[in-house]
Amino acid sequence: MGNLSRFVEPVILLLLRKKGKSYGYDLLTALQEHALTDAKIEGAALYRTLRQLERNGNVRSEWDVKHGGPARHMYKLTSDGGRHLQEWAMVLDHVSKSMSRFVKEVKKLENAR
Amino acid sequence: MGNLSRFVEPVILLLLRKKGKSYGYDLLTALQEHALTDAKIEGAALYRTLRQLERNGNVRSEWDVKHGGPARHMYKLTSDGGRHLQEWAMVLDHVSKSMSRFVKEVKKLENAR
DNA sequence: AGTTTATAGATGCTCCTTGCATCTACACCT
DNA sequence: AGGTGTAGATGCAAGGAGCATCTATAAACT
Repeated sequence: MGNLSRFVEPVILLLLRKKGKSYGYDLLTALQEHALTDAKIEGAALYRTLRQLERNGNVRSEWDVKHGGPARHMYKLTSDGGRHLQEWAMVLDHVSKSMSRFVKEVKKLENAR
Repeated sequence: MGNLSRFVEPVILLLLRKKGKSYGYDLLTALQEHALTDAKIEGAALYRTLRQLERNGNVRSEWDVKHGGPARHMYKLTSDGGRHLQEWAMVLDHVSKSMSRFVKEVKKLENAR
């Protein structure tokens, strides 16, 4: 099967909206469940996406050291990020419907075969 | 907005199933309408995808010179290609539903805001 | 006859993304 | 002291995508 886009970015935005704030290692496990495809999410992809989202002003981060273990890079949505999530929802709504039509058409052709 | 995958491959497979056979230049216009996203499809991407599909045994081609103008590379689905289309339909059905859930959740969070 | 336009397929080059491996570092347990 | 789990990050090679460009045929126009 071909390489589907994993849509990591919008799922991160959604998880941050739901959780309020979170960090990479925590998001990594949550991503696997909320992912739009069943492909595994690379750690590298996640950390890069987070930093890219921060460069673009969609999230803001600070270090959290108040706990055992290595420091956590805590991220939360900015207002720009919230708007970005809304845009993603519109795009994915459109794509979802297109895919649904695609599937219906394949089934129709299959039945008429 | 980020670069969405264009899902060129499954749409080509579907168009070939519907049309029986076709060629690149013809598919290029049909693709823009049947595309799963609103991003424009590159000619280069199309021709490369067609040749890749042939390398993988999903389509077969022959030259068609019985008409005015330059020769056309006529493609049609193989039985492997038909199965590949069914697989794509299953994958896209799953992705479509995941996206739909995503959109619902964003709307729910938006309303609760 | 020569030029332009539309059709048709293909590829070179460069940039960007991705996948995989690897690295550093902290804390806890044995 | 060494192993394990947590946490973040990057180097490098391979692959994908975008843009421009190239060849070629035929019809239409001048």
